[in-house]
Amino acid sequence: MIKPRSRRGGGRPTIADVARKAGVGAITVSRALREPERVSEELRRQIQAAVDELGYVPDPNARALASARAEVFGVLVPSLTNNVFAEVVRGIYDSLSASPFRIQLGNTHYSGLEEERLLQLFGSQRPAALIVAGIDQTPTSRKLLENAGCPVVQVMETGPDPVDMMVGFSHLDGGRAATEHLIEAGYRRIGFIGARMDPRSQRRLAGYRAAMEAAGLFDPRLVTTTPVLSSVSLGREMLRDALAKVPTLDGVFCNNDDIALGVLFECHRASIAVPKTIGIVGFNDLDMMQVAFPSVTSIRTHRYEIGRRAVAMALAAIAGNRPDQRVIDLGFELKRRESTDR
Amino acid sequence: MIKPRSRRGGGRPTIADVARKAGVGAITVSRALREPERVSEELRRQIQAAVDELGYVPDPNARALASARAEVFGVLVPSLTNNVFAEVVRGIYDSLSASPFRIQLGNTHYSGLEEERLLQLFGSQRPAALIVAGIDQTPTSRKLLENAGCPVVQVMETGPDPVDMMVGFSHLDGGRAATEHLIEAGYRRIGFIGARMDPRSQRRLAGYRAAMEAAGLFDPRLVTTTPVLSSVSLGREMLRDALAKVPTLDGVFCNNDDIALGVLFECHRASIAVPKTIGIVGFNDLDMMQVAFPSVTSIRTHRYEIGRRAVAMALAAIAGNRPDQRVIDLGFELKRRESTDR
DNA sequence: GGCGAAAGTGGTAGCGCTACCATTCCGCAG
DNA sequence: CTGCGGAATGGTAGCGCTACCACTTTCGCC
Repeated sequence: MIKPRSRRGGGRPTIADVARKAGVGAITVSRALREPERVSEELRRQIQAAVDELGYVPDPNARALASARAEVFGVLVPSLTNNVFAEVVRGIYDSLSASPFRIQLGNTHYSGLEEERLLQLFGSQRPAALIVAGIDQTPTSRKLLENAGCPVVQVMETGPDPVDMMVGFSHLDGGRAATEHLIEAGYRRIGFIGARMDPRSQRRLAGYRAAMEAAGLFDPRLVTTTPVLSSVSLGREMLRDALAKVPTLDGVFCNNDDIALGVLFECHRASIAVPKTIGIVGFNDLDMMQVAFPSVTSIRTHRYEIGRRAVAMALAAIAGNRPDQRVIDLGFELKRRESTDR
Repeated sequence: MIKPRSRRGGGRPTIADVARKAGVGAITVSRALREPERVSEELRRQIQAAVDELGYVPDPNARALASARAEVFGVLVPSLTNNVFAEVVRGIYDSLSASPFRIQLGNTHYSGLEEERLLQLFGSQRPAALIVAGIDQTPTSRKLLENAGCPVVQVMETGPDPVDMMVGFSHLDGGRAATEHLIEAGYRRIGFIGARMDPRSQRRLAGYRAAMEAAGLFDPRLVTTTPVLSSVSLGREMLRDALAKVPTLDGVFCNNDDIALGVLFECHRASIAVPKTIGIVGFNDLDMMQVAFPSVTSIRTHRYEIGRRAVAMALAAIAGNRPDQRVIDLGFELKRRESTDR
C-alpha cells in the first residue's frame, strides 16, 4: 500500500515537485511564474515544461499567506437579483476574467450591519482591492475601508468625500432631470413612486423635489414610497395607492424601471391612456423600456461601464499609478420615449 | 521608533497573540474557535475575552493552508445578469450567510472552455463544495468535478447520471407541459421562440416538439431560434420573424419570460389580440408575468429553492451524511393566466 | 487501591509558498 | 590581476494556522 506523500494535502504537485523536475530551486520556479523577466530564457522554458507535465497550479492560499496579500477583489453590493447591480458585477467579472485576480462577492441586503460584517470578513483575507456600492457607509465601515490597506473604489454614486476612489453618477441630478422632463412635457401633478428607499433612491427623490419646488408644483401628497423591495407588482400597487391619494395625478417619476413597468401595466389594465392621461418616466433604462408599449422614457445609467472603470482604477492603483482624478462621474442620459410624448 | 512586529503581515493580531493574552496554548485557541465543546467553559470565556479585546479575526488563508481545506463554496453559473441564475445564486448566498463558508462565484458565459478554466482555478483552492449549473459538462470538466475531492451539486436540471448530487427539474417536461397547455386551450399553429439555445433551452424545445408531434401538429417552420443572448427586445423581433414565416401562427411557447414579454409588447404594438388571436406561454414565471396586461401564462420554476437545496445537500455531505436521494427533482408549476385564456 | 479510559491541554512540525539575504558568476575598470 | 557591480540563482526562515501526538489530570470501575 502506497503511503500518501504527506499526512495532509491532496497529493497534488507543489512548487517543490516542479523545481525538482526542472532541476532548479523552488524560488526560481516561483519567480518564473510571477516575474518571468527576472529568470533566464532557458530556465523559464524548462520550468514551463515541468509545470505543464505535472499540471501544477499554485495554491492561492499558500501564496496569500506567504506574501501577505491575496489576489482577490472584494466586491460588496446590496442585492444580487437587482439587475442594476448584476450589471455592475458583470462589468467587474468581465474586466477581471483575464487577470489572476479572483472575486469575492458579498451581498449586504441593503444592511449597514451586514456590510460591516462582510467588510470585516473580507478584510481578514487581505484583498488586493475592495469595490463597494454606495457612499453611505457607516462610520465603522468607513474606518474598515480606510484601514483596509488596499485600493478602495466606491461605485454607483459620486460624492465629495471618497474613501479612496469613486465611479458613478449623481442620482440627485438624475431625479431632477427626469422630473424636469415631465414638467417640460406639460405634466403638472407629477407623482414620485419609489420602493426600497435606499440612499440612492432618497437622492433621486431629492432631485424630484428640487425640480418640483423650482416649478412651484411640489405637494407632499404626490410622493408615495415604501421600504419594501422593489418589484413590478409593487409598481402596480403603488400606482393604485398614488391615484387613490391624488386622483388628478397626470405623471409619475418612478424610482426604477421595475416600478415603471408595473405602473405601465396598471395603466393598461385601468384603461388610463399613456402618455395622454399619465406620463411615465423610469430610471436605469433596462432593455425592456424601449420595447414596452408604449415605450417608456427612462434615465439611462452606465452600470456595466461603472464596473469596468472601477476595476481599471483599482488595477492602476495596484500597479502604483493611482489616477489623478479620484472621482469619475459617468453621468446619465435621458431617453425620451412614447410614455412622455404628448 | 517601534519596529514592526514582523517583517510581513499587517500587524494584526494572530492566534499567538490571543493565546498569550488568554494565558493558554495557541492550539487551544484554535479549538475554542472551531470546536468549542472540546474546551472547558472557563478557558472558552477567557479566550473569547481575549479575542474581543484584540479584535482577532482568523486568517482564512492560513487556515486553508494548514487544514488543506478552504471554507469556500465554488459556484459556477453561465450568466450573472440572467434573473434565473441570479435567484439561484441568491438562494445560495442566503443559505450560506450564517455559516463560516465564503462563496467563490464564477461566470462561465455559457462556454465549456471557460467552465474548465474556472474549475481548474477553483480546484486549486480545495473548496469545501462545488455547485455548478447544468448537467452538460465537457468530459474534462466532468473529470475535474469527479476529482475535486469535495461534494459536488449540479443544479437547475435533473438527469440520470449525477457526478455526485443534483437539484433541479426536467426542462423537457416543462416544455412539454407548456405546449400541451396551449394545445388544450385550442391553439393549433403553435410556435416555439427561443434565444441562446443552451442545453436547457434545447430540452425545452424537445419537450415542445414531443407535445406537438403527439398531437400531430409539429411543423419545423414553427420553430424560431437564435444563438443570440435572450432579451425582451429580441422577443419582439423574433415574433416578427415567426409571423413572417407563418402568418397563421396562433400561439407561442417562449423559451423564457424575457422573450414572452417582448412577444406580448409586439402583439400590443401590432394590435394582435392576446389571448384571442395569439396565445402566449413563458418560462420561469418572473414576478412581472402575473402583473403584465394581459397576465402571461408561464412555467413557474423554483430557482431560489434550488439554490437553498443545493447548499443543504452540500452541507449534509460535508457533515458526513450524504443524502440517500442524490437527485432531487423540485418540479415546476404551470401558472395559467390571461394570455392563454380563451 | 490500582488501572484504564476519557477529557482537557499543549508542543512540535509542518501546510505550500515567498521575502530576504547570500552566493555565484560574469564582465569590465583600474 | 584585483576589485567591484550587477544579473541570475538559491538557501533559509518564516507567513498564521492546524494535524498529530503526547502529556496530565480526573473519574469510574473492578
